[in-house]
Amino acid sequence: MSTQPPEGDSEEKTDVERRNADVCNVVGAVEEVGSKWKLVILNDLRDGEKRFNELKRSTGASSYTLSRVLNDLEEEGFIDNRKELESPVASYYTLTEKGGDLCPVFDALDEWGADWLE
Amino acid sequence: MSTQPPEGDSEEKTDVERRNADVCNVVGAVEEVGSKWKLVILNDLRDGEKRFNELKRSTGASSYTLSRVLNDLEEEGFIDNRKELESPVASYYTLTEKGGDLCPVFDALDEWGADWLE
DNA sequence: CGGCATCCTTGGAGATACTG
DNA sequence: CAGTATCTCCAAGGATGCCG
Repeated sequence: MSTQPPEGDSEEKTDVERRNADVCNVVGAVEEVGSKWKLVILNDLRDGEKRFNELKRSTGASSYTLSRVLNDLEEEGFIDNRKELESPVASYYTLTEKGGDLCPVFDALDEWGADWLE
Repeated sequence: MSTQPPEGDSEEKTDVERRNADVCNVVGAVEEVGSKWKLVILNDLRDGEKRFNELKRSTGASSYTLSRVLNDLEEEGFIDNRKELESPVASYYTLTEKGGDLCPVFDALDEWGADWLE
C-alpha cells in the first residue's frame, strides 16, 4: 500500500508514448514489466506458489529489492499474496491471471535465449 | 531445441540448481535486452530500416541515449548500421537476424498488452 | 520467517551545447 | 543530419539492522 520511498510513477503520457501506443502496445507492456527483477520474479513464479525466502534464494534478489518488487507486482495485479500468520509466519506468492498471461513472453524469451545465448 | 525441463533426470538436484538451469535462458535474455530503451528501439525497427532522427522521433529517446543504445545494440549484434556519407549524411539501422528473432517476444508482449493495458 | 527502514553507491537517462 | 561531450539528477538496488 504505502510504497513511498522508491516510487516514481508518472501517469502522464507524452505524445510520443501515446502515438506508439496506437501502433502497438509493446511499449506499454515494456513500461509495466520491463524491469529486470519484475521479469525474473514473475518468471520464477511460473513454477507455482513460492515463499519469500524461496524467491530470495532462487532469484538472488536482496530482501529489500524483493520486498519492493513483490509489493509493486501485487499492487499492479500480477501476483497474489497469501499469508499464514501461525508460528513461523509464511507468505506465499502466486501469479494472477494477468501475471500468468505473460507466460508466452517468457517462452519467447526462453526460446530466443536457447538460440542466441549459448 | 525444446526448452522444456529435461524430464527423466533422476539425478538429485537442488531446487535452486534446477531452477537456475531452467530459468537461465529467460534471465540471460532479460540481462541482454531487459532494458527499456533496447526493447523500445528494437521493437521500433521491426517496421524495417530507420534513420537516427526517425528513431529519435518515434521512440522519444534523446540523442545521447539513442546514440549509446544504438552503439550497444550494434556491438551486441542486434542491429546493423549502414551509413551514407553524401551531402546530408544519413545513417540507417536495421535488425540483424539475432535482433529479428526477438519478434516473437514483441508479439507476445503486444498480445499481452492488448489484453491488459486497456 | 517475512519484510520494512536506513545508508550508500552506481549508472541510466534528460538537457544542453558542440562538431563533421 | 548524425552523432559526441559534459553536467547533473534521481531511481535501482546491495548491505545491514531491526522487529513482529
